[in-house]
Amino acid sequence: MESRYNPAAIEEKWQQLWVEQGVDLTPEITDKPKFYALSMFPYPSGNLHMGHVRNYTITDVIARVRRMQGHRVLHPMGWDAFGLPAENAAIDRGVHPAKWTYQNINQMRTQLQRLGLSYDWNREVTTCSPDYYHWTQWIFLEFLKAGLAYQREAAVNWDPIDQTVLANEQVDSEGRSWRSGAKVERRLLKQWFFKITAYAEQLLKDLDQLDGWPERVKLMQENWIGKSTGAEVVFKTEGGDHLPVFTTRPDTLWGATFMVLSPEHPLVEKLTTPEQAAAIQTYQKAAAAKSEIDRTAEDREKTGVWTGSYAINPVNDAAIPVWIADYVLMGYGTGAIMAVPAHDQRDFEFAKTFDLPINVVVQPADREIDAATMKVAYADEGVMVHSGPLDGIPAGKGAGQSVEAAVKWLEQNGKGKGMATYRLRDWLISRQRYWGCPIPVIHCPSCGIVPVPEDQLPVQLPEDVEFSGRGPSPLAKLTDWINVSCPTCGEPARRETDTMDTFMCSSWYYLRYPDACNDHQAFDPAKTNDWMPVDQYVGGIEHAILHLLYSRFFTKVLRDRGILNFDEPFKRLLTQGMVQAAAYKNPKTGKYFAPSLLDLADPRDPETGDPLETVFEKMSKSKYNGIDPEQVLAKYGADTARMFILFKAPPEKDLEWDDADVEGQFRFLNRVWRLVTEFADRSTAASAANGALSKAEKDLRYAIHNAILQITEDLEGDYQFNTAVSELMKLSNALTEAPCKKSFIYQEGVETLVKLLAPFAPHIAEELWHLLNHSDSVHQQPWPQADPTALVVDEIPLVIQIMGKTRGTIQVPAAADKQQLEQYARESDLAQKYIAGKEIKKVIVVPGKLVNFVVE
RNA sequence: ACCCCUGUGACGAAAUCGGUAAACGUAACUUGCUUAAACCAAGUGUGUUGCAGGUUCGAAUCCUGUCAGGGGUACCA
Repeated sequence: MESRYNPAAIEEKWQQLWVEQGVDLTPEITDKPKFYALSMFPYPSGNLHMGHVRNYTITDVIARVRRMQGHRVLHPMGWDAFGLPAENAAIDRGVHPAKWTYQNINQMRTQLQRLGLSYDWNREVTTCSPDYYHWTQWIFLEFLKAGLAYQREAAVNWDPIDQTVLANEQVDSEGRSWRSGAKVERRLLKQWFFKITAYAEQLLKDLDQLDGWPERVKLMQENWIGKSTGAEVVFKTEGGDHLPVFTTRPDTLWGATFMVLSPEHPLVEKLTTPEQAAAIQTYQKAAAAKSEIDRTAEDREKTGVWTGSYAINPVNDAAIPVWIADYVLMGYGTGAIMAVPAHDQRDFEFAKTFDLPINVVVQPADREIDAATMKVAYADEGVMVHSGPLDGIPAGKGAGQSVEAAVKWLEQNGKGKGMATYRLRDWLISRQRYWGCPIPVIHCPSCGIVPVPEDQLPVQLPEDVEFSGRGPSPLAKLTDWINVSCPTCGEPARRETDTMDTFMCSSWYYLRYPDACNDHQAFDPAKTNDWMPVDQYVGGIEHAILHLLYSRFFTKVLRDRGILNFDEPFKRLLTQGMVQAAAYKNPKTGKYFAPSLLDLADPRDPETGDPLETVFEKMSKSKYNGIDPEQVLAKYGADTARMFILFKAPPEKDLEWDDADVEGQFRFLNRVWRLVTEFADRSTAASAANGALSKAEKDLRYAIHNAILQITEDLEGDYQFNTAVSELMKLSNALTEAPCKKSFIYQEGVETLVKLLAPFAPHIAEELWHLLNHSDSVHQQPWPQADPTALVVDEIPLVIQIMGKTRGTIQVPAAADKQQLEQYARESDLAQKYIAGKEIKKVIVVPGKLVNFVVE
């Protein structure tokens, strides 16, 4: 018999056997409760990194436990395989994106298989494969039919490095592209959009359904959707045009002293007087050149130009000047605002810069505000003044306060209505790149936009293309491919050359797994409705808005198309923390150094000799702190890597890589190995039960069933894998120390340990299970059940407190009631020492826990 | 500026409902095994839970303030 733990020998063996036996395939039996466990699928960059390992290990443990607990489990994997890196590889190295991508997929699949992840590989999906993108195109056409896909010319984010447009979600708060990091520019282009704003309210409201999501992710989505409630008020220009504005403070309408339009507002041209035309046009040009981020950056001086015209305030018929300024955005509200400088800081600054009038309409209780002397806008509570019908009403958004009264007045007088606006913008989904899913649309000079008929899908990506440089998409140059006849009228027409945002492909992949091989449908709704929603989704926090918001949107649209019967795709979400490692940084220069160049006992900058700072940061090439999973697997095996990752930190927290702790887990698995093999080696079988258990047996049995209870609890709810592993260690320690190694209880303990270990370290558990003379798989064993009778104890320690300070414990019968507990406590030597001669004012008894004496 | 999260031994962490703070593991040290070291085994030490108040018989846990680190949003009308 193998006497040493040798992961290299057993891991590969079991991985092969499991594939042969099909133990990880999804069962089709329907009498078991379903459980859909899903990790966010990776982009096939070619190399697995530790973040992936952590993500997939977590999901794998969840899937394995559920299987043992009697669920039919769907646990699939696939590839988010369209995207720019493949195209850049083609440009830089001359490899076709498809070849590069599929090579990477093969490499990464092998790496994943080495981790012992229990995937049903029969359901693998690859978004760049025509079998898959066929249905991405079909979904696009569904959106088109629903009126939720449209083309529009708009000022959009242009990434100058990747040479493509980007959605708002893909630009960070500093105006940089999520992928290339380049500062985005603003360009006026005709682009495809998805009308996600039509679902803003539902996307916001249904966050309430997501009890199993981290609060902070829900909060981030809530902020991103950015609902503001207020009113739409319709102003009129002197020429009689309607000029609606959105405001959250309709109550301050009587204090509006001017209006500001976005430079792109359609009425600007009409409102501009000949004298102002030159100034307005200059300003419009300057604004167009700036990105939205630049325009809205804070602490910029207010700029603007008067159009020369006036508008009529509908509440008092006052004529107020109409300005344009770039701080008003065409994409939000109506692209026009009424300015109330006395009560809005931005308007106040604008009024001060251009010497415009300020009218106070809210007065605070404790002082009097004077328009001439005020230094900042007043936005707090007070009482309405100079506001006609609102005079005397308390200012505020609550019931019976001024905003409510103003909305009521507007509606009664036909001057406006209550309304909500959202910060969320429509999703820009077209990209000027080759390696993406073609948009299945044909542009016909006479019929306009014509969808490619469903029987002609998929529109295949042409393979024979040239990648010359980072110019425009190579598709735009393929005249043979572009020129087609219109499917409706047969006249010459042109294909759409833009491809879809890759987030489109990943917004529905989880719907495909339940029916991944379907070649005549995206999926059979019956199968998808059966498996969905995903019971547990696991992935990185970086998708808190992007992928998770888009997927929720897709789900709701397909539900409204009658294809799906649920509202939300992901019932529970776990966002795992980053994997960090020590990096060595010169605090003066900010430069990082590879550990191989340094003496780690005293790290110094090799150039300057400065002492270096050791910091834990996300693994990256530029910081020289990456740990290659391949090397860890080669040295310790997958089971150790898994155990380390699970034990080192709770799943949502960042995890600091530490080689010493990896060693620690390897040692633990070695201890388990010895413990089990030594037991299996003993030829004398464990003695059977005869009569009552000894004290040692009872104690051991308690330890076994307590471990079952604790680990089972840790795997429910918050997924505390770190404490679950520590419970495994405690059980292992208890078995090592147990004086009753010949008892059948000891055998129960050893077998339970192996079963409890199975989801965490699947290979060693399987090997040990077989060494214990079992011929079936440990992964098909039922999850151990804690026996309540084993957890009953005769005596418990009772804490004695005096004035809330713990003084010690006494042993008391577990069955004692409150009165008896107090009695035991009073009589104990421990308490006597402190309460002798003192008056006891109060006694607090917490059954099963403590007795506290409050004395004089 | 606003919102959110996190501060516990040398380090990672654990502590249902407020009830023995530090389980479990790293690292360090001692001893045994060994020719020696590693491995392995036995053992040892580390604490006013970031800080200041408050509530309570009792606070890591609840409340107020404050400091530090991280994240999100940001002229959104």
